[in-house]
Amino acid sequence: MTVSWVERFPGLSRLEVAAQQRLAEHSEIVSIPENTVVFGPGKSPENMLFLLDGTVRVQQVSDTGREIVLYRIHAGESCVLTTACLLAFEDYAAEGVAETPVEAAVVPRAVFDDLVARSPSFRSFVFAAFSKRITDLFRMVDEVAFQRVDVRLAHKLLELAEGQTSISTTHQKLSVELGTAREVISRQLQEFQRRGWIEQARGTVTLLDTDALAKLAA
Amino acid sequence: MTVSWVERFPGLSRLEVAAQQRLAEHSEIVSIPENTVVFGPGKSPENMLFLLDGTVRVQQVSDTGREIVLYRIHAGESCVLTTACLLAFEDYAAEGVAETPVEAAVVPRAVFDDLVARSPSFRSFVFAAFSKRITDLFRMVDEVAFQRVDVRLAHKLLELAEGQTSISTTHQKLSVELGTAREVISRQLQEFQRRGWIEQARGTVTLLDTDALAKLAA
DNA sequence: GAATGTAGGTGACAATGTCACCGACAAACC
DNA sequence: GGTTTGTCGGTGACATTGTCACCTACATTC
Repeated sequence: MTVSWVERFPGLSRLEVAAQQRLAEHSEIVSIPENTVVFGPGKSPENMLFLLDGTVRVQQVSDTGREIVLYRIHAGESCVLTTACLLAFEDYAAEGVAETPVEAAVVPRAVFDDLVARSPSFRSFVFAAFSKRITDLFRMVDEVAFQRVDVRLAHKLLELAEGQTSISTTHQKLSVELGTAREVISRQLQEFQRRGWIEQARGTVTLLDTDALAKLAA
Repeated sequence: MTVSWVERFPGLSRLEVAAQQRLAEHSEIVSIPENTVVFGPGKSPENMLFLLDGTVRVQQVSDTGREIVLYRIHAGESCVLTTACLLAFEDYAAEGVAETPVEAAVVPRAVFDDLVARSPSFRSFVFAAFSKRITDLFRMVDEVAFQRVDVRLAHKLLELAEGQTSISTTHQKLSVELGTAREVISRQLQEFQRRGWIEQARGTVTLLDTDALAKLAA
């Protein structure tokens, strides 16, 4: 086995050589098909995942039946914290779903713990990941509590478009992104359309005036 | 110096003796007066705090001017994560305020890092703290996004009462607890009063029917 | 007693959430 | 072909929550 995925992994490439080898030797690459539930109620894995390709969406289902997307784990990031949390506090109602086909390196818990002990740079990788997640969640609370829906929707549309002009999604999915109701999204999109900022078709939204959307989002 | 605060600290009492000594030797006890800003924009400390007595309230000020209490750090817990986060991502608008007079042990960052490396039980203390915080924030997002204000207010009143029947607080402060507006709290409290569940006076709320409040909160 | 600041009340209105429907479209099936 | 079924999106009525502008009451200070 060559030094493998570890040296191509953004946060780990500057790791001590010994730690890199240990990771490479004690990990296994897995392929996960789209829409697989990676973790969730009743499915807390004993291992840590490092995403090599694809994205995992972490969302929460409220007991009222409504859902909200909390964040996404992208290639180059790790599920460590989420899995660690859900291991520690069993009863929790958040789940991770592979949003695309996913390639990931599986690292056993013991190896993970050992690396935290031995490698300062692995430690800072892990703590940085935790910190980023916590500040993201702070931001999330702020948005949900204080931001207007139209502003958040404009922001989300630009984010999902990723520079393209067309987005394949449904009103229902957008409502879960923002943790609101489908009807609210439908009305907001109608308003955006009325203003000539977007165009709609069944299952797609086309951005016509990204500047206007960006201005509203700011 | 005796083995000091460390063995009285819930999460650390089972620590290896060497680690306990190291903590005790390289820490310093400080007293912080009520209402001091412990950390916040423009005040990110280089050290980790372990709370021996008192509570620190962590809250966020939105750019809309509204505020929300994110969580509290109680005696026996540590500020590690929050400070770590705010160190890593400078620009953030959360702050920690001593809600009561606070006694805390100050541990330098380097000692902290060293202990994470050397002591397995210190590691699990730290990771458990991170995990609890993240699951709490998940819960927070859920509440803010999906729970009704009356339910959340009933819950908060019972929480703040701590078994007593009288709470010293203002409508303004309660609104910051829930991240809503003062007027909303005023109206809800009036409704609770109309139903005979509480009684109000300037600066205090008295719980008359905790069962009814608990039933609503559930 | 007057001035000041804080606590709380009120009504009108805007924004958002909820509910109960509806029709349009697309895939699957007969 | 026609029918059924499920998803997608639209709509109006209404409840809840947020915003704004203003008010009164109380306590402190001068």
